Amino acid sequence: MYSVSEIKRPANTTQTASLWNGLLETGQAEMNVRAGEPLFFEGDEADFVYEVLDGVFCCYSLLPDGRRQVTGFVHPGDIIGLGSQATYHTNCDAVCDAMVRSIPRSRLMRVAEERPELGSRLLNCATEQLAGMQQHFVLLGRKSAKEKLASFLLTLARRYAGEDAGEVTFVLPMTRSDIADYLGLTIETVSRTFTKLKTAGVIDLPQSTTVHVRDILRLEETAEAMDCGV
Amino acid sequence: MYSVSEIKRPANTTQTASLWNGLLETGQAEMNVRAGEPLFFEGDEADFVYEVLDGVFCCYSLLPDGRRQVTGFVHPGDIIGLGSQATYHTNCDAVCDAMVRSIPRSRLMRVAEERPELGSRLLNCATEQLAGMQQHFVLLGRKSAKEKLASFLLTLARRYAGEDAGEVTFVLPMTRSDIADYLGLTIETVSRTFTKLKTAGVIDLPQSTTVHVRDILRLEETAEAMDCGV
DNA sequence: CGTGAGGTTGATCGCTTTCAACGGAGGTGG
DNA sequence: CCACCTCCGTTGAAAGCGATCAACCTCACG
Repeated sequence: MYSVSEIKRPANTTQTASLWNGLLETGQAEMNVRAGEPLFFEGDEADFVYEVLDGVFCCYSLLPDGRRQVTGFVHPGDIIGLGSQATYHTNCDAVCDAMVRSIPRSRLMRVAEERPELGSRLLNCATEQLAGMQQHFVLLGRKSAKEKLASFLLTLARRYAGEDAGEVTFVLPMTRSDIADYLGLTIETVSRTFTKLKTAGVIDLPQSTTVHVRDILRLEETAEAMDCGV
Repeated sequence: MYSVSEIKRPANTTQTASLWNGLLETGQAEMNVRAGEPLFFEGDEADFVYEVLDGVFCCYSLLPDGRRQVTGFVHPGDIIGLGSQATYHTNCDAVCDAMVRSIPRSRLMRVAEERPELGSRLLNCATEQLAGMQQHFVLLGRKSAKEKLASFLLTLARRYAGEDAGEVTFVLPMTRSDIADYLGLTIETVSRTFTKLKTAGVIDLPQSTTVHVRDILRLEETAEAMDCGV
């Protein structure tokens, strides 16, 4: 029904230029992280900045009673751990087998002092993250469960398949629990909402981890004005 | 009961060093903004970066049906509009009479190219904002109404009075509506929750805009582990 | 074939929202 | 000076959405 070759996977994403491409010749190291394993913990010394080469990571905070909020998923080409603080301010796990390129923060900052171009790229990267987080505030604070999940799937669909495809099929690398904690819901509500979107004919779920968007326009309508400023 | 001189107001906050202190001799301009008036709108050309000198601003996004999410309050000493995008990604209003110092973005970026020190301060400013937003994700996604309001009041209490005061009194510059849209609640729930905190003896409300924290430890307990990483 | 983790579905509960009425503060004009 | 109006905040009653508790299913793995 859906040939494997059509199914988009985050791991397939081939990124173009690295953030520090051409500016750092040495000091980088590549590193594999297995599914479910941590890259770092909240409060750890923030000695490294990472660029995701393959796989997906999940950044989250915990409350003492165990409640968890996923603050973001980090995909190939994205940067993790950018920050001037001495320690990381979230935990970070790989949600599937992954690979990162690491660079010592001290070296990155030293080079940024010499090469203003790098500094400006870093600032750009940080403010892009800020802009993305604004939208997530709206989602968490003001959207219904259905709108939340539709918004989330829409973001993934666009990332994996570009804006304009009418139909897309992709694999969810993260679990229902990760999605729930990202959207501020429970796993039961996420599951029920998946079923509702399926029943409504907006998506198909050939497997629980495979999403087929049947009608991206209806998904956009359901997500309620993701990008509409006014 | 509470002498006026003890009541902290955000306007009183005297900030020390400006972000670009000593690095920009010209190009700055000061500007007054009246309560309720906009500083800029989402989508506007982001020609200026502002430093708040006095008063409080409120940044927010709107959904097309009118739902609003306040993404942050901006206090004296804070920076608004930092970003490399061509346009602002939120609306921004003054919640009370305010004053800002503006600087053309182009000039700021040009100087940053020459003075890496400024670039690093800008990056620092951006990543501090990122870190603060992480905590707000936890609040929006995982906290109850009581925990949300307690967390919010605690943040204000600390800002206005330092960490360790047992009792603090301060004026809320923003309306219940602003608070509700910041915490992802309705004004009714915010109002009811204020009453609950008052009934529980955690705070007093001599006036609706004046908060007296009677027991900051109990406020911290109610806020549930604001800063507890694990 | 047993086991355990992840996912789905059902029934019920409860917190927050919604709808509605009321009260107080500030501003305006007769 | 006071009646009137509007905005903001509070409170009550009822409804609804998502959470909670619980059972069951599916699939990978040993």
